[in-house]
Amino acid sequence: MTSYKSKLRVHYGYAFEDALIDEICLVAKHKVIAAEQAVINFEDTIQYMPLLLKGSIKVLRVDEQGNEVFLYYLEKGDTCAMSLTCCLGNKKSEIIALSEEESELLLIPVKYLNEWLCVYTSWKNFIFNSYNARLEELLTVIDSLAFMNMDKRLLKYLQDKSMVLGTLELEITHQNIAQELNSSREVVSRLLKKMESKNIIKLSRNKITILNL
DNA sequence: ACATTAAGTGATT
DNA sequence: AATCACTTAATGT
Repeated sequence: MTSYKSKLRVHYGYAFEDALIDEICLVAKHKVIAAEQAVINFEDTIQYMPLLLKGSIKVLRVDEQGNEVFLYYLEKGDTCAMSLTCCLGNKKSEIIALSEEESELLLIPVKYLNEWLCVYTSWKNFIFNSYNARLEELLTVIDSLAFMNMDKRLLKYLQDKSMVLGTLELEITHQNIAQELNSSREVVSRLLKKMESKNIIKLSRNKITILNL
């Protein structure tokens, strides 16, 4: 039997009934993504809906000038709400997605999305909940953008990253962070410095160590 | 020792 | 908070 079926059970079993899990295994493509790979590029046409089995995917909003804003992480048990809108509307992707670590996912061809909505209640609930969770998440992003709460955004960024990668040692430059938050290096450096003086983090070159969040 | 790149800082808008 | 101009520190060759 398929090797990923058990993983599917572990991470999605709470949501999906057995029959659905069986069906997913029949039609899904299994894919392993190396660290630091683009999973979805801007204006890609999405033909599959992903279910994450292992690792994490970072989702960013970008514009034509290459400005980007970090939106959220996808983790095991998640799916991408963006892919749903894209798939159902047959639109091009408004976001980009990157793997930060080696990740594993199942790709479900678009055509099943609709079918399953009618057949499986658990699927309908899952989709609905995913949408909901993502929308909530985006609202908090909007809040912090609207009120220019860089300090809170930065804190959340570090928390998320540490959580998702399962480490307190983040290897990243201030410049990089600034890019993802669409801010400037100096601002990020200054805020980090403040956090360091409060013993929240420890700074070193190319590295931020988290002490107490 | 030197060049390169990351990070720190003050002033200005 | 962003930008500029400049300094200082860390790291690779």
